[in-house]
Amino acid sequence: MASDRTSAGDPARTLALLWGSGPAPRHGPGRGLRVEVIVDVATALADREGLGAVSMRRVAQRLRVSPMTLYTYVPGKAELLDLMLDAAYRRLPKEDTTGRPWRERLTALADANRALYLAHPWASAVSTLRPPLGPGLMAKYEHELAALNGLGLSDLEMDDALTYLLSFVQASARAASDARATRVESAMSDEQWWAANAPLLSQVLDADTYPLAVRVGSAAGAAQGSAHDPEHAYRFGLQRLLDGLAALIDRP
Amino acid sequence: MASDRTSAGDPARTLALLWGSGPAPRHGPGRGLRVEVIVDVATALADREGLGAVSMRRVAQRLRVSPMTLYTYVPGKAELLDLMLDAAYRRLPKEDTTGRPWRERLTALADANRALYLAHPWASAVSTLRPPLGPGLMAKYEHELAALNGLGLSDLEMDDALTYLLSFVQASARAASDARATRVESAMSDEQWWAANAPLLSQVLDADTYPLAVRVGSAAGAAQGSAHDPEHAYRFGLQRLLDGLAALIDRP
DNA sequence: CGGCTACTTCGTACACAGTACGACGTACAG
DNA sequence: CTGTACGTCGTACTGTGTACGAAGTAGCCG
Repeated sequence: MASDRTSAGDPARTLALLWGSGPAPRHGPGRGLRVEVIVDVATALADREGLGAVSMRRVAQRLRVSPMTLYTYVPGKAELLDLMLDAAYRRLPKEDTTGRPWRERLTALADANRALYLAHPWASAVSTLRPPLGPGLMAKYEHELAALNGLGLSDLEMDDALTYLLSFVQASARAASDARATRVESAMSDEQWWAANAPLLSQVLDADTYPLAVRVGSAAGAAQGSAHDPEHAYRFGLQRLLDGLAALIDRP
Repeated sequence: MASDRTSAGDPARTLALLWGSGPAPRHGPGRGLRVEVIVDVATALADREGLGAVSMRRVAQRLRVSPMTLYTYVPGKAELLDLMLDAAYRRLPKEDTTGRPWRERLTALADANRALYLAHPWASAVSTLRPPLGPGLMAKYEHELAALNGLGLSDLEMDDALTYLLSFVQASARAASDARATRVESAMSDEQWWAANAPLLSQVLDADTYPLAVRVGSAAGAAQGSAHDPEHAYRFGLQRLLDGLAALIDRP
C-alpha cells in the first residue's frame, strides 16, 4: 500500500467521534460494543502484527462480531486509524520539563515521540497530514509547544520548529519500522541478505566507477551492523537538529 | 497502506534485473516485451494517477497483455517498484558543483532530490530501506558523496550527513504528496475542510484548555494557506539542517 | 397495549488486489 | 523431426473495503 490515508468521510462525524460527542441513540436495541473497545482491539492487533494485519474483518473477528457491525460505530477504516492515532497521542506521557535548558527539553520531547513510535510502529506509517484533530493530538500539541515557549521564537517559528522536530522523529521511526518489516517479510537477516548478494555486487560495484560509494559504503557498513542502523541515525540526526535550532534560538 | 515494500523475492534475481544482466533465454518463442517498457509504463501510470493506480492488471492492460505475462519479466510487484525507483534515480540530473561553497553544494543536492519527488510523487512513498542497489542508486550515491567530500568529515560522517539530508527531503516530499492525495481523495480544498470543521472545532478548542495550541495554531494557519505549507516547511527545515551540519563542518 | 419507526446486526455481494497453477503453443537444440 | 524449454494467458484462490437489504429489537406515541 501507499501510505494509509486518513479522514476520508464526513469531517463532522469524525470530529464528533474523536471528541466523544456522539448523540446517544434514542431507539433500537442496545449497542453491544463501544468505540473505544474497537480502537483498543485494532491497536493491539497493529502493535503485534503490524498495520497490514488491521483489516475490518480481523478486528471484527477479535470482537466476535460480523465485519459490517463495525460500521455502525465507525464510518470506515480511515476513521478507525484516526481514532487509534489520537488515542495513542493521548496515552503519551507528558513530562514537565519547565526550567530545564532548551536542549534538554527538546531532547525529552523527541525521545517521548520516539518511544511512541517504538511502542506503536504502525503510528509512523499513518499519515499525519491534516491530522486527526482530537483531544489526544491537541493535548500533545499544547504540551510540546510549552517546551518551545519563552525561547524568543515567534509563534510561526515555534510551529515551524516543532513540525521540523516531529517530522524528523517520524521519519526516523518510519525507517526503523520499514527495516524491521523488510527483515520479517523476507525472513532474512541483514547478514544473510548481504551474503546472498555479495557475489553479484562485487562483480558490479568496482572501485573505479564508484570510488567514493565503495569506500564510504563499506566504511558505513563496517561501522554499523552491516546495513542501516536506525538508532545511530537518530542520535546523529537529533544532534544536527538541535545544533540547527541553536542558530535560531541562541542568536545574538 | 503501510508504505509499499520492496525486494520481497530472490535477491540475486532482483540484482540481475537491476543491472540488466539476465541470461538470454535459449528456447521458446520470442519475448514480446522488454522490462524497461514495463517499468516505463508503470512509471507513467504512477506519475499520472499515483502509486495506488499501479496494479499488475492495469500495467498489463496498458501493454495489451495479460496480467500474468508480466511475471515472466519481473518476479513480482515489489521488484517492479524497485526497478521504477532505480530508473528514476538514473534519470536524476547530476549537476557538477565542484568548487562551490559547501552550503550551495548541499542545497543543490537537496533541491535535485526535491525535484525528483516533485516529478515522481510516488517515489517518496516507496520504502528505501535496504534500497534497490541498482546502477541508478549507485550513480546517485557516488554523485552525492562527491558534494560532501573534502569537507573534513570522516567516511562515516559523510554517510550520516547524506542519510540525514536525504531523509529530510524524502520526509518533506512525503508530507507534500500526502497532502495532495488527501485533497484529491476528499474532493475538498483546505478552505472547504476548515469551513466544514470550524463550528465543531470552535466549541471544543477553547483557549483556556489549550492556550498555546490555539494561539500558535491560528498564527501558523493565518501565515500559511490555512493548513500546512510544504514549501515553507521545506525551506525552513533546509536552513536548520544546513546550520546543524555547519556545526560539524565548520568546527575549529 | 398496538403499531410505527429508528436503530443494530449481519449475510451476501461487488470490485479490486497479488499471484499460484496448469494448459497451450512456439521455437530452438539435438 | 522430435523433445524440451520457454512465453502467454485463462482460471481461480485468498484477501481487501464496504454497499445493500433483510431481520429483529426497543423505545415513543396514540
